[in-house]
Amino acid sequence: MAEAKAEAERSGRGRPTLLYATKRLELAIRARLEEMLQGSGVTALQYTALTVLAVREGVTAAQLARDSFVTPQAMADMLRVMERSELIDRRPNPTNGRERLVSITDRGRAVVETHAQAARELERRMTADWSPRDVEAFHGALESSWRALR
Amino acid sequence: MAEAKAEAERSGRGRPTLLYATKRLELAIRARLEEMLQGSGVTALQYTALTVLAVREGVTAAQLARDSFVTPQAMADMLRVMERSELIDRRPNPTNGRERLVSITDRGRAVVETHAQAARELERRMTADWSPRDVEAFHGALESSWRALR
DNA sequence: CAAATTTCAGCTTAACTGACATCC
DNA sequence: CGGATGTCAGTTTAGCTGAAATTT
Repeated sequence: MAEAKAEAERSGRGRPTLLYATKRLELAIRARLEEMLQGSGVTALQYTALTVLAVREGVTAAQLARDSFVTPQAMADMLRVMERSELIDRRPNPTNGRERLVSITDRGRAVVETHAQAARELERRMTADWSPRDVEAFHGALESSWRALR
Repeated sequence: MAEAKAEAERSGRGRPTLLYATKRLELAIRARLEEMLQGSGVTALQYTALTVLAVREGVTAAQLARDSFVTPQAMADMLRVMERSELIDRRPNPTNGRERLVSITDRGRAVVETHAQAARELERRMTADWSPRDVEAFHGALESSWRALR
C-alpha cells in the first residue's frame, strides 16, 4: 500500500488522475447547466443533446448512441422523451425504410437559443484568462482523447 | 434558426461545445473503465472514488460531496455501499464528534492496485502521441476549469 | 442468412428532494 | 441559537440486459 501512495506522489503530488479529473469537471458542468436550465423544462442532458442536433441534421438514433457511448436503448429513451416534448422529430429515411432520422424542431432550436448566451458565459467562465490557443488546445485534447477510446 | 447554424459555423465548423465534448469524453472513459472492471465487483464510479481516497486520508463525506458536485445524500449512498463491501471504513473524528472520517481499507487499496496497470494503459491510450507538455497542459486545463465552476 | 436499427419489457443504480437528529 | 454533518424515507431518472420485429 505504501507503493500506491508512492506512485501517486511520483505522478504529481497527489494530482487526480485524468480519468477522475474529467469526471469531476463533467459533474461540475452538469450542476451549473442545471442551475441555468431551472424552470425551462429541459434537463442538462437534453440541452446538451439539443446543442449537438442543432448542428447535425438527419442522424439515426443508433449513430447518436455510438457517438455518446451509451446503449441504443438509453438513447431511444431520451429521444422518446424529447419527441414527446416536441424538441425533436423523427421521420423515416426515404432511402432506408428501417431508419428513422432525428432532427431538431423549431421549438428545440428556440430552447437552445434561449440559453445560448448563458451557455457561452459558462464556457467563458471555464476558460477565463486562457489564451485562444489554450482554448483551442483544450478542445483538441478532449476530442482527440475521445476519439482514441472509440 | 439560421442564426444558430451560422453561429455554430463561425465557432468552428460544427465543433461540439466544450460542455458536450467533456461529457462525451467522460462517457467514453466510463465505458472503458467498466470493461476493465468486468467481474471485479466494483463499478467505475466506485473505482474512481477509490483512486481519490487512495491519496486522501481521513476526509468527511460532506467534503467529498462538495468536491464532486453531488449532494451529500448521493455521496452517502455510495459510501454506504463501499463500506458494506469493505472497500472503505468510517471512524468518528476524535476531535469532532459529529464527523465520520472516511478512509480506504487495505482491501480497497488492493482493488486499486489490481487495476492500476490497466488504468494507466487507458490514460496512455487517451494521450498517445502527445508530448509530456501536452499531457500536463490537459491536466491543468481540466483542473482549472473545474475550479472556475466551484 | 447475417448484420443493423428500432422497439418492448423489466430491472438496477444513481441521483434527487424533503425531513430530521445531532453536534460544535 | 445558527450552521454543518450525517442519516432516513420516498421518488425519479438514466442507464442497463434480454428479447423480438423489421429491413438491407
